[in-house]
Amino acid sequence: MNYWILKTEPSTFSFEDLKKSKKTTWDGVRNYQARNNLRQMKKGDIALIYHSGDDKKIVGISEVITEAYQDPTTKEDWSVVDLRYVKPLSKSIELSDLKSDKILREMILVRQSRLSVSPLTSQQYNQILKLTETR
DNA sequence: GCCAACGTTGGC
DNA sequence: GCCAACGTTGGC
Repeated sequence: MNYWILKTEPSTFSFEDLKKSKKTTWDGVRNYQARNNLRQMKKGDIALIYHSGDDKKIVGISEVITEAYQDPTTKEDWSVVDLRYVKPLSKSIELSDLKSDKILREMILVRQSRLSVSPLTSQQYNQILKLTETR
């Protein structure tokens, strides 16, 4: 089982939108490093959702329900995966909280803020659940 | 609103 | 193959 974090601008697509639709296709990724990460995802992996912009916080949990496949919105060589809504974090955790935590400030999300799809270690994932009192 | 960081493009 | 110019993203 692998853990990932997906960044989204909530005015474009938010975790609440995922809650309403239950499932979504994570399309529009146009960065090679992000694409490579998408392609390493397996069915059953966990993907946390981070809101950039005004929110700047991790808000919820989703599950990867497909392997990567061709992005249907383009003929170029880009990939997508499908996700299903799982649940929100019991309380969200802000970027400033990530930066002040010894374990979480090592997250790629924190170090490389422009990368929209990045891996998370199981230690980082467990720390997030712990700090947000999510179980 | 500004700027740093990063990625892409195109001229040489 | 290098690098300047430019565009985009996202935090502050």
